Amino acid sequence: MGTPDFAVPSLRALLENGYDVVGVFCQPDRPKGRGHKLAACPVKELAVSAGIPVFQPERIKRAEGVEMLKSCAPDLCVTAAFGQLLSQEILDIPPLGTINVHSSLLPLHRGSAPINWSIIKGDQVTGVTTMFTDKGMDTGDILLMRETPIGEKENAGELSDRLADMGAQLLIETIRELEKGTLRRIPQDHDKATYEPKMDKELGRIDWTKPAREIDWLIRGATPWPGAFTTLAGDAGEQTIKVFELVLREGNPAGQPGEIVTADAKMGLVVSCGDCDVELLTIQMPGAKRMNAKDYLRGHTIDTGVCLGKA
RNA sequence: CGCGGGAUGGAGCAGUCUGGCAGCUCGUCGGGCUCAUAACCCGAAGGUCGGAGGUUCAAAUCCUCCUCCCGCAA
Repeated sequence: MGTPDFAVPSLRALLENGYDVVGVFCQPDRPKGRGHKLAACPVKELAVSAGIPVFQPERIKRAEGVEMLKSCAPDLCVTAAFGQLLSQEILDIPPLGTINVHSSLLPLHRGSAPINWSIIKGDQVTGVTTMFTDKGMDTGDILLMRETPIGEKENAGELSDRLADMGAQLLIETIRELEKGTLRRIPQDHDKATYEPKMDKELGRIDWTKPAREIDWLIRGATPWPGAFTTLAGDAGEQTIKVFELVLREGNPAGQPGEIVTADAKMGLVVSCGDCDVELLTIQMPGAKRMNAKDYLRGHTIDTGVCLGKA
């Protein structure tokens, strides 16, 4: 059971290691893209090409979904970013239980966006955890765990790709140990648990009064989705500027938080924030593609002195 | 039929409404100046204006169709 790109390596690993995948569950196709076309999720695409039956119940907890799962008669269920909570009725179906691949070091960062949040919170280290799923939100007993450092400039998309591969490996190791009977389950220390909500557009809004370091965390944690952004008031109204990459400038800020202190094709786009200035390296204006800020300034003018993020 | 923006030398753009010399800010190459350069001066190369068809004396510009890219929304 899984839906997005993160779950794909795990499914592929199960197939490549010879496990008999009797069925794949993922979210129903949703209208997506520029038209309003129905698009299959990445997991479904792989499952279809591998000739595995695909089930896409609107709510797996309902009778319809339960029947679908029973019809597969699985020995074991595996979940990875499925996107739906499982009921006890569902969990009782596979005799061996349900294993979840979670992209954080539990009990930290429970919830549906652990990768984003680990970066936004400024963690140095993260990882993947396999666990027995229970009824709660990422509260089940821990099985195996693997750590990895977060790169200085790594964003959520890049980290997700790495963790997806690590998670797939760890999943296979977990199942192997389950087969050998050497698997140990470790209850989570619930007092140390942290939970964050799923990512939302508004979470990407940059608060220029914060320290540059935290802004950098936010940008990397929100990239590529939902994207960190700020606003610029202009003649044509308010424009949304997405920010993908910045570098810190030494010294005290040259202006008010959010103030554009430099906007020049040679010197770059420099903005003040809470504790120093930062240069915005990669930005994206409405309707335009993502581009280097200096490139943008070759063909456009941005006034200095105005403040970003002021409506 | 969800809404919208775009494709013009290597990069980013203007020019399109109102058809009439291919332009701007850079970059690149060569030369000069300077203790020095994100500086300045001189010079040069580099474009089938996304593609096809049509209208016209004349199309980047007007008409028709196509391809590709992107923002919103999900």
